Amino acid sequence: MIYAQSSPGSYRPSYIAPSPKEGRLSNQDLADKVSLSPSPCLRRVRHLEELGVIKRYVAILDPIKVGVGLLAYVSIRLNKSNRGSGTSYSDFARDVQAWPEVVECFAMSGEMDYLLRVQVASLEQFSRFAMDKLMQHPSVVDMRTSFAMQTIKETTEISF
Amino acid sequence: MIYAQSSPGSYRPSYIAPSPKEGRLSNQDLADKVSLSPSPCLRRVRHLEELGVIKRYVAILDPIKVGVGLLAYVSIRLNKSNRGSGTSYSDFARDVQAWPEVVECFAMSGEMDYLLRVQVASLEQFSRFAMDKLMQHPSVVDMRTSFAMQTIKETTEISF
DNA sequence: CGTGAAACATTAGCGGC
DNA sequence: GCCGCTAATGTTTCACG
Repeated sequence: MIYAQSSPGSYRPSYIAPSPKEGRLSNQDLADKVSLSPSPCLRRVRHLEELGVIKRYVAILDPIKVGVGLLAYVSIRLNKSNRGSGTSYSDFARDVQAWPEVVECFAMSGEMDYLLRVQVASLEQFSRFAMDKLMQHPSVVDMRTSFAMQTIKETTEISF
Repeated sequence: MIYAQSSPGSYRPSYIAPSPKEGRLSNQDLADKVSLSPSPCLRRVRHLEELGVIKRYVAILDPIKVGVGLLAYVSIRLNKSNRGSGTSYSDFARDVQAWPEVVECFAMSGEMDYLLRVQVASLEQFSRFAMDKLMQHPSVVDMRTSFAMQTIKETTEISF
């Protein structure tokens, strides 16, 4: 996590440190790290939460241990016939929210329209998802899947 | 976050709830949610941490507010000439760790070898990254980039 | 921003099912 | 084995200087 400075209008970090419990640091420990006493430290954190700089706090689970060891990226092209009405795009966007297999979905530049990150237990479960949900969807006209065979790097840190 | 059941060997959740502060719930509140007293509740959480089911706790920041509002996915193909020695793959994997712009990197099935998730401030910063780091790299022979134009869904939740 | 005090939470040890 | 109690210690969160 990033501990923001007080400099108004800037969220450049004054201190960066990755560690398993960073997101659950006590306000007291955080105050020590940034050399501040607990009360202004808490006020700053609350402020960042209110501004939406901090969106939420989460626990990161091991996908394998939790039973979703297969990661796929799926590129999708949508039906353009009714582009004027905009239905394809919004229909698909709405339906994606309801599919738990899809953890991320972006509208992308390039040949494909959407990129989906799909997290499932097995190839079998992936194929059920692809056949029953994706390919059944009226807006989907093309689909290309790649599977992650190895994780080289995976972080939530932002550090420049 | 997922609160695991006591059933040995299974991490199927007994309770799922997304909310900004889930990852910072006090042990007391968590205990209430799962109808347990604080001490066994804490013991279970510690156990999940030791097993590695919970890998870490993080704060999720707003990429725009924190100055990395441009998201790109880059597919990369590596030099196969020295595949026998395995150098390309491991060299690239090592170097990726040092680039802060790359937040995720997977070895993928399909036409491309690696997929990179790149998070930067601007097109200009992206092009510096691509020119100076990616294309300069001796292992990289081909590269295809797509930019995220809109975020449809983005979650860290696992829920089946 | 920091201090202090009340309310609240964490955590180890122990007895019981 | 796993639960819940208790009690000491530590933390959060105010109002106020």
